[in-house]
Amino acid sequence: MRSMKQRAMGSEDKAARRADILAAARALYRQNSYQLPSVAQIATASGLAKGTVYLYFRTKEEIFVALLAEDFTGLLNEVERHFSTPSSAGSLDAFLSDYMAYLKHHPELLRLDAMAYSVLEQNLDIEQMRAFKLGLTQQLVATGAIIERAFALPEGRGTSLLMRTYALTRGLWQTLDYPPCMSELLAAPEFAPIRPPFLTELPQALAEYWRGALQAP
Amino acid sequence: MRSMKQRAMGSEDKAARRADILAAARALYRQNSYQLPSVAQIATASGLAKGTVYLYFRTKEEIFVALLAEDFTGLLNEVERHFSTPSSAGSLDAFLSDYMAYLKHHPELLRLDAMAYSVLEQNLDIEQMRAFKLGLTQQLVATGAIIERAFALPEGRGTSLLMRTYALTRGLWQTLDYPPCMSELLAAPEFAPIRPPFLTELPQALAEYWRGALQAP
Amino acid sequence: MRSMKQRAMGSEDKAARRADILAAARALYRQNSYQLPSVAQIATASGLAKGTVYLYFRTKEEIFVALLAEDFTGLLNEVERHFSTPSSAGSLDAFLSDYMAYLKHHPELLRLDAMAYSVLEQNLDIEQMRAFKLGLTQQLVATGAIIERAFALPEGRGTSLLMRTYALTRGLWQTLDYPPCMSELLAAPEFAPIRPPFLTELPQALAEYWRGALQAP
Amino acid sequence: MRSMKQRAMGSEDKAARRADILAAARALYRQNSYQLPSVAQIATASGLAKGTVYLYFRTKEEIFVALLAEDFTGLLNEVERHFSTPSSAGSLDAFLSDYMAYLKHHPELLRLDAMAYSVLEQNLDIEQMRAFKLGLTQQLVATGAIIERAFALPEGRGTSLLMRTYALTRGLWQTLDYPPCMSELLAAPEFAPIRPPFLTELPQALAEYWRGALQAP
DNA sequence: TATGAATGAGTTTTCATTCAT
DNA sequence: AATGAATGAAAACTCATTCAT
Repeated sequence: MRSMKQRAMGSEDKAARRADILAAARALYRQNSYQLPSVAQIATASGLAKGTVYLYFRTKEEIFVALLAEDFTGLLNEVERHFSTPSSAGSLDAFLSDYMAYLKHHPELLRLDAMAYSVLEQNLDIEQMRAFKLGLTQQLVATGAIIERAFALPEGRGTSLLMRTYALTRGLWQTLDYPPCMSELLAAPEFAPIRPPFLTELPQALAEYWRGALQAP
Repeated sequence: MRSMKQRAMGSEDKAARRADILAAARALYRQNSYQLPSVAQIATASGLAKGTVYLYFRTKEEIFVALLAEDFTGLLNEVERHFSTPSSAGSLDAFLSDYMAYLKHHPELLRLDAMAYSVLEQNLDIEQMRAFKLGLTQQLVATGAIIERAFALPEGRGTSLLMRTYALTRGLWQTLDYPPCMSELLAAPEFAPIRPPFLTELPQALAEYWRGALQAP
Repeated sequence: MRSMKQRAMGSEDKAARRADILAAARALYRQNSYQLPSVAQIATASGLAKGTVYLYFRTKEEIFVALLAEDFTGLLNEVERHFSTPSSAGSLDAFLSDYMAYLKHHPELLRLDAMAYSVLEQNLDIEQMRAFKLGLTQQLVATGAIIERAFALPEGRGTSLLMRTYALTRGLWQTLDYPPCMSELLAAPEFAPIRPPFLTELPQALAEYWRGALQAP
Repeated sequence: MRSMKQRAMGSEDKAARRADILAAARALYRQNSYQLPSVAQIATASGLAKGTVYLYFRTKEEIFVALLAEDFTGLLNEVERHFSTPSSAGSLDAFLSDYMAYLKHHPELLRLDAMAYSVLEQNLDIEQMRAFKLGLTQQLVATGAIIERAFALPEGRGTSLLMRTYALTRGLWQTLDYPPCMSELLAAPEFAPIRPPFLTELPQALAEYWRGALQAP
């Protein structure tokens, strides 16, 4: 019997352990974003046994959905923070700059997100799914409301802008991100049109979208 | 040794057989878009033996990438056809209408596309990948050129518009499409903000994007 | 989920379970020595699930190499025991008698050995291979040293004699062993020259070899 | 329809085509002696279609057994030639030298032979097997007779010497031959005892054997 | 005779999850 | 709570062989 990790009795301990698992999963996923790490790997990296992981998450997918939720929350917080600061609120450029910075510092967000639709959501319990979607929706609405205030938009419009902004983000990412093994291949000149760097392309596309969206119809 | 299907000797016969396999794969995928059907299923549905499928496609993934390519080609052809008709060329609404119609009639395109990034491309031979991407790029550029002509845009701008249009399409789809089992769940009023139907939402979003994009910067 | 076999928690239990698997594999192989049994068969015969077998052996080949190692070790122990007994040490006939007895009671040794070169070693991890070869070499050298003492031979000569003895053994086996289905066929008189029974032929051949080897060059 | 190779109508043509197939198989096997080439490879290398190969050989194994038979015949011819030359007949060293030279120039003989027991003979039709064994036996007896004359041995003794000689050869080969990937591994000093080069080791072992065998019992 | 399209058997291994300890 | 041993489903792909043309 190997050293059993100290039991987490209090709810704080338990939250900490849960956070350990998430952190381990995140680190592992960052190393190789093209496949979800196995539960065994996550357990080892957390210094826990496989079974213990299942005391904190009902399924493997739940772990990664939690990660995704963290990142979404972070992104929406960023947006909220931006538009709550009166000075910067009105400037789209400043917003895009903040937005891009967040994405750049959370490289796994968009990869995980791409897996969410086709991998994560498949193996997710309906109740887990509901909880995830509900949290997301609520924050989306809240952040949307702040945008509405900043741009004097009708109710619901802010949420809609947010969703479309994120849709463009995720869509462009999936178009422009390639696994390392493709890099050299796509360096050939005939691929130039599908090669603009995501970090340059996205702000331009978003700027265009917002310009159109903020005009009177 | 069951009844052997008539041999495809000529190159036309072979093309037909290849098409049969693709059709079977498409039908199967349409039935359950949340997982790629197995090769055994595809073979059975085509009335062929498993091994025969591998005479026409080197890997299972190649089948689905071929399907995706078909649909992309169809979509771009649609766009091309639209903008090549002088009468309708200038109308964005008419374009969006055609575009949406195509998507509506090819429900598996966007699902497959969502799997492409996270599933298909992982298991795809680099050479198969290259062929797929190259074909796509070329058609993208060609169709882009037609858009450039229709709107009197500078070179490269048409391709860029197309890519961004498709990015928004794919991104919104992934945001708004739910598996059937989620439907009742999301019927609850608290989910209203993330529930607008894709077919309504997308044209609005695209109209906004194009309005912004076609303005002088 | 069928009845789960009692868990092997202690290291003794685990060793016992490992031994169970080996025993099952050996029994199965004895039944049909012309093909390695499948892991599924081994698992069933051990009363375990397939996955459990892989907790004890990393690959199927590792199982059979372990079997081979057991038998080699047994054979070399036999030799060692023989030559460590002062009374019998000098008698070649007595040695051959012991040696033959061991082979007779381990009928799968030479069959497995014949597969080792062409089947097992191909699919074996290089590290597993190294471990196997190293153990073998060490025992070979140790046993060789005992032979050197018994016959007053220079260093290294004992190991060499052993290897050549075994080479002749394996070579003759492969020449003289036939699958049962060949028996009647080879009963025809024209096959008499290649039909001497292995158990008669080998001691004669070994006696000749050792006679020549133990003479001054 | 690609250029169909000229039909082989006469029996000479057919023999030539058969020889082509064998040559192709041999060349392919020499390239990678650790696995039998596929029939498709052999067909391509012979400039024939897969089906055509089956007009000349009933099974894939038959091809390689034919190759083995060729090499055995060659080896026995070599022995025969040696002992039929009065001048060199009595010298064991000269014989060993010729014998080793043949092996050195037919590197696939011993590899194929090692596969014969565990791979080839399994999938061989009993009749094919009989033919192979019969031819071998007859030549073995014939060559044995020549040895008997050269050394004034009783009938049957020559064949026995030959079989034992070959047994030692094959056994040592399997002990001392390693796939290239093992080379560096076995370069470590602890493996020295199992590393003597086959071409040095075999003549010594054979010399010892023959010395013992030719003495009065 | 020659072709090559069609067949289909056959098996290892991974890994999420459970549950006895 | 923690552990880690046990479970078993799931599926792609190869390739020897056949036989219609």
